[in-house]
Amino acid sequence: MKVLFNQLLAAYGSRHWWPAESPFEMMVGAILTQNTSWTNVERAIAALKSQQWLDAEALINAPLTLLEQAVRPAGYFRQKSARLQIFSRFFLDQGGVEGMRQLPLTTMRTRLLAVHGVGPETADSILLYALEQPIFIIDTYTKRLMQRLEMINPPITYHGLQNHFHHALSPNTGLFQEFHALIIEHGKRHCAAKPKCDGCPLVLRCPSAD
DNA sequence: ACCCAGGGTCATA
DNA sequence: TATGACCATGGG
Repeated sequence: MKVLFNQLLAAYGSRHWWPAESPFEMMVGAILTQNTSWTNVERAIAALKSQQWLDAEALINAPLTLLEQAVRPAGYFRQKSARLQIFSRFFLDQGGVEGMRQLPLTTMRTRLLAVHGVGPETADSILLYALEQPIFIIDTYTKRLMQRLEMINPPITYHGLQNHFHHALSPNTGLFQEFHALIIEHGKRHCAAKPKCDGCPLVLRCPSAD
């Protein structure tokens, strides 16, 4: 596992993900990027920013139809607009970033999962990047890479694969942030739904690769 | 004209 | 518990 990280780091360098001006903006991005490419999310973030809506109270008070227009480029705009407002209410109820940082990781994770529209990956993205808690994010790129490397054998659950990382690595927030970002970068280039193994920089090989 | 993108919820059996 | 339908825009 550590070998994989070192190879990715050597290939792509530090990613310094996640780009945002505030933890709340990261949380908004985590919801907007659900099953959606980041370039589309950037347009929506820019639209929200131009309306001064990257703020929990402002998001709650934003007229729904106008909010939907801003979210539109990120896709699923009706769902995501509602989810942003629901999450913003939760965010304020928890006492914002400071309040959310007080509680133990597992407690906060349970509360996040109870929010409508927040599933395991979104919750863990919020915990790892916005709240800087040491929890590993499992996304489709992570599952795909591990399967293609045959480091796991499906079927594997979200928590199963997450435990795999948690047991193999020390709980280091910076490491987890960097590792996940590297998996995404590698995934977009070489480990998409259709494998693009030409020029893959990994010394670790996918057994099924040419 | 397809397939895909850093998911999550809900109905059904 | 385990699939499938649905949500929706933008790029290849």
